[in-house]
Amino acid sequence: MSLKIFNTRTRKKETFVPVKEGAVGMYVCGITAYDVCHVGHARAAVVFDVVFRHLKTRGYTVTYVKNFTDIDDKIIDRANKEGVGIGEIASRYIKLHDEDMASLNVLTPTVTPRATDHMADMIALIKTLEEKGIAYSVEGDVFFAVDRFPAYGGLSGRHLDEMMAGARVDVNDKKRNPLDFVLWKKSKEGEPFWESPWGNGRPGWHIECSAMSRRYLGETFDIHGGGEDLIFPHHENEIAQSQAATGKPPANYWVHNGFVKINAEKMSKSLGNIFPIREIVKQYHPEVLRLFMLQSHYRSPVDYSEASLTEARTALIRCYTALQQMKETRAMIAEPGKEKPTAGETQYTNKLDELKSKFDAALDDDFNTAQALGYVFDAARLVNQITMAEKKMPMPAKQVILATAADVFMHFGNGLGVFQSDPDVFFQVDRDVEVRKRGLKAADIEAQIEERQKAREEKDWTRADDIRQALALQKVTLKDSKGRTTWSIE
RNA sequence: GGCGGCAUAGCCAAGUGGCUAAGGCAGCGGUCUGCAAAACCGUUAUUCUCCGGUUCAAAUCCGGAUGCCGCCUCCA
Repeated sequence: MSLKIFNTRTRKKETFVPVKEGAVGMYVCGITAYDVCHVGHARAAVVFDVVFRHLKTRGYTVTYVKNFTDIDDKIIDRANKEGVGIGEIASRYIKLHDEDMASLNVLTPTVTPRATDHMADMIALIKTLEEKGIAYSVEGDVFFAVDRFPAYGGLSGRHLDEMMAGARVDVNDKKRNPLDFVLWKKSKEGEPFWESPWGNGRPGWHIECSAMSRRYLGETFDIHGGGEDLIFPHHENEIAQSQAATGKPPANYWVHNGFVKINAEKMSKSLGNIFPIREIVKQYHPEVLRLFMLQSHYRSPVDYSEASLTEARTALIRCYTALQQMKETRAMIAEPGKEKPTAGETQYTNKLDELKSKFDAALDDDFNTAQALGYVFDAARLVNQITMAEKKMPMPAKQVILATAADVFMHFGNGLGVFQSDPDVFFQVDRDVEVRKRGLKAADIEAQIEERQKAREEKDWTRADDIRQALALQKVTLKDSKGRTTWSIE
């Protein structure tokens, strides 16, 4: 089974063939560090995290580069507003970004370069373009001449003349063509600047990625990713810059993730519907957000809402319930596994192995996490059957099967970046979050449970049920098992 | 105006030419339980927005209609 990736450039699923056998170079556009990351950033991060994880699962040595834009108008604005330097703003939001990513089980990329550390690379690249007559400078600004690059528009499927008709382009007298874009921007009074052959200024946004990807991954690498909004102009311009300079396309596969909408509306500052990651994870266990996004294909839009997060939470609880059952059942079994599995056992282990293969095949097919999750839920059901329903199964046999199941779930979890928590810890965190969200007091709840327990021991079922009903009104659900009562929030 | 995408059950969502149209949530019936919860079993789309066409065969390909969405301006 070979890996297939949908390539934005060709708009087709293609069989993945890396430039260098066994290795993959991947570049993903990271954030501009001027504010906290929101749910949209979370999606892009999770999507490419899954790509990163799956490529590793498939045995590739992956060099994953995700940059930070730490010089930009928005950063300067913010720095001016707060009266601090741009370095302080960038460092602050990069730190918060890293925390948010860690909370979502997003693996740290191999290299996380900052634009301001690569000024020399950018200036050199612009110089090359200027020498080739593709870039031109006007009074300290340097522009890329789009009509000098015939392939311009190849990624986004646009033609220069058609774009002119749309005419929503930047008005700038210095440009020869309104679609020309800035490579180097002359600094205004009081703005941070770097020295260059064109005078003091700062790099344009697009050139950063061309310079950094080339620095770490070479002239042509395998995968370039980002949000779908970056297709035009950002990635189009990156291709133009890199290819005009080197004569080679910078990347072979262009991968773009779909957007997160909020209650069917576009997320935007004006609508006031921006959800920071750090706010969401106060309301839901971080893996809930992750599972929510993984349930849809990465190229489809997803609609963020309370209801969909709640659904994802219930689904995640389903998985963790199976994992907890598995853990407890295995802990009960002292005997070591039998050496020769019987036919009854191989029936289960074969099924588990099959689900594992199907899971990998789903991810091989353009990272189809939704389909892969289908197999995860099938496996969860199977685990529940083994731990609960198959009571007659001899313990050593269960031991063998559940060991296999544990391995399979470990594989699922590593591939998708979920199930990274111990089940007991997961339920504790989930309950803490819910209790806080609803303004409940754990101690009060536990006192009532204790009172109910006494009633139950006296077989005063009416009293016990009254207490349970009172708790149910507060969305507290009780679960009576041997010797103890546990509780959770509905 | 240009470019592109989407439309599958009550809701979310896979599936892109041929086995019974995944899975999750919600619902209903049952098993288990003092009763519950969870879990398990069964059940919920003769059909994939509509109309034509291609084909032995279409949710899947082609044409058209309708509706929704994104990009073209900073944006994951």
